[in-house]
Amino acid sequence: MTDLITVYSREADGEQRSAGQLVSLNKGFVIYHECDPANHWYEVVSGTVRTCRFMGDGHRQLTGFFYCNDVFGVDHGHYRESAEAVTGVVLRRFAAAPSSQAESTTEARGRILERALESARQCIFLFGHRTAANRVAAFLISIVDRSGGRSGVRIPMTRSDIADHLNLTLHTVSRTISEFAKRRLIVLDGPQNIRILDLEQLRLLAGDGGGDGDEHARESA
Amino acid sequence: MTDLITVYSREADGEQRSAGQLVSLNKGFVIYHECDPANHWYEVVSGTVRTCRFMGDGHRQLTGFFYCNDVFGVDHGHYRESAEAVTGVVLRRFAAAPSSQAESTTEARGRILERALESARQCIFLFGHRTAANRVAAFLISIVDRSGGRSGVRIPMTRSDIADHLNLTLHTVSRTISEFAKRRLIVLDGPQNIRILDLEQLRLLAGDGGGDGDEHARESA
DNA sequence: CGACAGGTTGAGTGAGCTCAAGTCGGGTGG
DNA sequence: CCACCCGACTTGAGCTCACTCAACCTGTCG
Repeated sequence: MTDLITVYSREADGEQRSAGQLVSLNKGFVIYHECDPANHWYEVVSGTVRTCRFMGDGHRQLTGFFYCNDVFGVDHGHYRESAEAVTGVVLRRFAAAPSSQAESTTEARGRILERALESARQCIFLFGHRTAANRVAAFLISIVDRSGGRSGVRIPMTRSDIADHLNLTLHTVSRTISEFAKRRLIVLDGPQNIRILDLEQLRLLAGDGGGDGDEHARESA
Repeated sequence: MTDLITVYSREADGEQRSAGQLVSLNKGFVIYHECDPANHWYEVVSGTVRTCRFMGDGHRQLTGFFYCNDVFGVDHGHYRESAEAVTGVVLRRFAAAPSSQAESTTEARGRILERALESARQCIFLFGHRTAANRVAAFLISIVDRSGGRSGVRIPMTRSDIADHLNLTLHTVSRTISEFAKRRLIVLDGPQNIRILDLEQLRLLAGDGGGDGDEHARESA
């Protein structure tokens, strides 16, 4: 219903193809389905995208969230997961496997694949955490890090999306975030807006030793 | 102690570099550590390798198992995880980022990265499963599939390794496997040797609808 | 204003973790 | 050869954390 595509074609003859095609999509739009032929890969210009697959028992697994400058849809042959717009998004679309102009693109493809691999690793990393608090903390930190480290952060996806990404229920996610707020690690300004109060403690919970500071992570229940 | 390296150098002048260097390592040998400069990537000739990282609270996350023909260590700059020999292994070692002979390797690198990405996706896929039974079943199937589909399969890694890969405890892994044996889905011939009796049921538990046959996966508790 | 999607919170249950024995097999030394 | 050890595995008992079920709240949209 609300799905709508607006294409700003920049492919007017002289225009360089490598710039990609700008595509604007409404919230909820399905960019591609699992098993579709992987004819394009995408770079996020603005907004948030989620990639997901459906398990045999019907439950959804979100394999990644993609923000500005992230790439997704880098698959060979056919897509291994579907992709949907979490918010309204603007994407840059590129043709995959450009067998015709294989020149400059071949080495560029390496960098694209590396970025995709990095995204996959980020997802794996989240799953390494044991408890709900650990996972949610790690997730929040991953968002903060991508937001340039500002303490006030917008969470574009729903609790349900987060839950399906961390392999928890939306109840547990909600409870855990509320718990963080109760402990004054964060402040909620509506469900989607979070202000980080104690990043240090949050990093301890996540237990990644991410970059700066103390490595003497010792949990105090 | 038992760590020992035997190198069969095939780099005698005329030999093509692309063949790599054969390396033989004993069980338990640490191939590289997290944060080491990523100077080589590897292909498994025989045996099994695990890649792992250590979380802030000290617990271990195994990010992948690698068997014959699998590649690992495909990182940019520095390794994101360490790699260890699960069994005695023979590896083919390749120099990373061959800035000198960038010609044939550039497009080959794309294929290598794709394989690495596939491995990462396999790991993510395992984590998508909710219960211990689901995860262990999916794990067993992944081994069976790589073993050419023979019903008798050797499990080279310990219960502890499996647990750290599936984010479970070794107790739960052991209990779940015993449960499978009790239900006659599998037969154990020692802890490391498993014979699959009911692959169909196992696939239902894993809930992936993997490849052949019925897609009407509907769980019956 | 009602409908609805998203979110929060409570109560009870159960799967998986913790703690604790106990078993099995392969090595090593007397 | 047997005693012993040690690492890997198994199994039981109890507890806890996260899931299930359920109710309610809040904001948005028609």
